[in-house]
Amino acid sequence: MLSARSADYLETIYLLSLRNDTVGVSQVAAERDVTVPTTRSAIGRLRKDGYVRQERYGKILLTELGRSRAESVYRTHSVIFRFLHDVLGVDAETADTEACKMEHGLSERTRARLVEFLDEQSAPDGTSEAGGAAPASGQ
Amino acid sequence: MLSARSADYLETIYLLSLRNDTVGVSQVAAERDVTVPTTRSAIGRLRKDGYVRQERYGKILLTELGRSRAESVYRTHSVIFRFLHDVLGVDAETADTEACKMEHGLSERTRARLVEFLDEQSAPDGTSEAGGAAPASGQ
DNA sequence: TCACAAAGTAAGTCTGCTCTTACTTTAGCA
DNA sequence: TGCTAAAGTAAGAGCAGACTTACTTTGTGA
Repeated sequence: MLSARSADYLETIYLLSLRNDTVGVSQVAAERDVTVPTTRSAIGRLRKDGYVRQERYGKILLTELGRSRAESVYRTHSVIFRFLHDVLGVDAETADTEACKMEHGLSERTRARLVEFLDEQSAPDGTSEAGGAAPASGQ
Repeated sequence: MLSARSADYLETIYLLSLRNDTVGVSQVAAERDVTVPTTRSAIGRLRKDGYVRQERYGKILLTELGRSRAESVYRTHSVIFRFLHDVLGVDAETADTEACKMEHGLSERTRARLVEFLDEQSAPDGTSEAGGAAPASGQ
């Protein structure tokens, strides 16, 4: 199983891969504000579990499993962010930080309920939209 | 600083202390579904940081610091539970489990916002206050 | 083309949190 | 009063996730 920390690294790699063509160890380290060796061991665990691939001295690539897992984590992150920011009025930076800490505690089922709730809030008259990932903010 | 895990143990000790006059290591272990030695080392960390006191072969006692910290954690837990269960309609068991995982990610400030939100939800017409029916949250 | 900076790797340490196995103390009851 | 079961303690191991320090590889530009 993927630990919360490992999922954080995976999410970071995913977001970096959306705005860069390649992702390196030191990029991930910089983004997460940890050292390169720490990141390296995290990537080692992700590789062992089949979420990423990386050749010696090469770039980091998400596997299909890694990508879908990362998308799921990020989707949950986005939904919690929406709730904290749009509904509770928490400032964007705080909402992002707290969404990051909470995103691993929410099941897919509860996330779906939260999406429904948010859609009702923004369209109380019955018209709803499908909720999806909208990558934009860092984490 | 108190890790999320340590806070979980503290919360368990707090809740046990509400329904029993004394709290022992094995009670905590049973409640958290871990072994006694694991619990013992967790209590060792809490003791080192001044959250609990325990004499050799004695019962576990919360310090003032420990009690107030535990109350804060539990308050957050309860608020998240209320949202998941009462607003989203998540079943009680799932809501409790997920509140447990998310409770460490929410700041006191955001928790206060969530309390306000829930109070508005239960009294949407604005007539809530004055009568004094509002559950006065500590902070 | 080759020197050097940037990126990546290796080795070793520390803490937190989990376990098992084995020992000691406490407390209840026969 | 003494035995025994329950509770607590000790020692030792393993993994995750963080660090530092030191080494190797890659790639770029003078």
